[in-house]
Amino acid sequence: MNGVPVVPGCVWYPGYFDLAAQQDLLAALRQILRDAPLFQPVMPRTAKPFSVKMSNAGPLGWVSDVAGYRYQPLHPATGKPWPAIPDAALDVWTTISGYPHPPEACLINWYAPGTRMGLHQDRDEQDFDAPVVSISLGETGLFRIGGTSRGGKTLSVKLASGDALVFGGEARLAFHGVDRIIPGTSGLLKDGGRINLTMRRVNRPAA
DNA sequence: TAGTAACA
DNA sequence: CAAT
Repeated sequence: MNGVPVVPGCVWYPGYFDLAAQQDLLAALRQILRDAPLFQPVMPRTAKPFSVKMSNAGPLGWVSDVAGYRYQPLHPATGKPWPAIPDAALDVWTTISGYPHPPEACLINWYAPGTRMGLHQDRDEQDFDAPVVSISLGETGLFRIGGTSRGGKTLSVKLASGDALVFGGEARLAFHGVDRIIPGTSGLLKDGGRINLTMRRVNRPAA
């Protein structure tokens, strides 16, 4: 794969999926979202809503509500297990994660036009040896990644539809977020916006 | 601190 | 930053 280094531990794969593959993955996601509808996460304690809406696929899903951040096996509204992670996404994990066990969680983030995601760390997992793998669909997202503490320097990458990105190793706990969705950058989603998939290992593998 | 406001 |  033609990976582009972003910061140590973070590699960007522009154009990982061609248009036909993006459409196929999108079709699979639409089916998933019928079974596991988007929900609106809220911040712990303050109950301030995220602008991004979420769902999940895989054995575990990430949720946030007044009680806190956590992974759980059931959809918070339907009470049903999350649907399976699409094969095309699992293939990305196998290809670029360098990790010999499958992901347990695939968070589906829906960025409507104008929404964003503040800088944060992914630290709700038991296993920080596995990287985080991201897939972008739809309009370009201005992704920003920095170091392991809040004040540091950051770098921005424009993640376009079909791009994949991995961050692990010394970037596994890097602060990252999405500053803006750039309008008019993709026709994949009829009304614009962006879908991001992030796959993670949650628990340490048994053996 | 996965949120916003407000300030240069 | 305020509030858990």
